[in-house]
Amino acid sequence: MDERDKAINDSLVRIYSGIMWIEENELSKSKFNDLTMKEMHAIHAVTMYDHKSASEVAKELHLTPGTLTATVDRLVRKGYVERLRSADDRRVIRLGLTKKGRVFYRAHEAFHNMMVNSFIKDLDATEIKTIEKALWNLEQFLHEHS
Amino acid sequence: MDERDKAINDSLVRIYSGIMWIEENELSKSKFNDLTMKEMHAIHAVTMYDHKSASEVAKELHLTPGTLTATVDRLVRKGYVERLRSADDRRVIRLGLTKKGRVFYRAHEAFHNMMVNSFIKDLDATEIKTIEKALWNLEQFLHEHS
DNA sequence: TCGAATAGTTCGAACATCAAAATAATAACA
DNA sequence: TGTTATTATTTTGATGTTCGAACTATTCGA
Repeated sequence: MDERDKAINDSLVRIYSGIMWIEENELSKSKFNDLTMKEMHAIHAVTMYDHKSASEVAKELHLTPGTLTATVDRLVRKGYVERLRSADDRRVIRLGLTKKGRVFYRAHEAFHNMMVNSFIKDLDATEIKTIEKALWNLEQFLHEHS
Repeated sequence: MDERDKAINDSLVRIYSGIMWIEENELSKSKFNDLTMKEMHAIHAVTMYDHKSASEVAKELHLTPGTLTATVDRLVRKGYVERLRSADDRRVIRLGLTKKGRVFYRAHEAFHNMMVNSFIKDLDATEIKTIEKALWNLEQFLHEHS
């Protein structure tokens, strides 16, 4: 790995941990400061209106069923998520966001918008294409290694 | 946020969680499967030969002193890290990697190399410049918001 | 209809985290 | 120099995070 590659790697590592930290920070300063990062990701996985089953959400988050139960318990207690018993298959629990959950979802979405805008500001169409190519490369790599 | 920005955002989110998952996966399949992601990050922060103090490492990881103590306890027990009492200021604990810790560090580094190579494969010098610009943008954003 | 499969919950153990109190060593200053 | 303040780390108690395995309820298949 030459100097340039090392610099890119270091930048990626800084960005990775920077994003984690800044999201945590924004969260703690907002009115949603009763949420942890993990809970935030869970709310994002539940999505706005899909009413996915508990299993589907667990799979998406790479969590075991038991862990998801515990997470949902907390999010229900805090008022962000609700459990909806499925009518056609009564084993299935479908998950949805409460009004409070949806307010948070949109706030979090807005933050992501800001971040993306910063990421690609000052870039012209050709440059954006390059970014897309690189991101696609990285997604391919992740896909191949899973 | 238009379609294109949304696609980039979604890609970033997928990459973010993809990296987390793939690193966890590689870890569990390797001979270092007694390590968690958090412990892995801690070992990375300790670095190869710097012998940073506990406070410095805690700050880098955004952890409270107490949490770092607990983490180091575990890493010492598992044989990756050692505590070195500082000679000039006996309050200070300096942290270092054991031989086992350094072997892991290099293995993890190699994985990152692979990832970066995938990221920038097929890109010419101009395109790499664009990537560097975008990464710099993102780092600026993170810097401004902290 | 009865056994197998599926969806989710419960339980016990280890890890992760923080805030606040405690301990130990050094620095500051009177 | 001796006392006080500051700094570095550890300890403690509480809550959250995670897994695997055992358990419950429901549906599917033969």
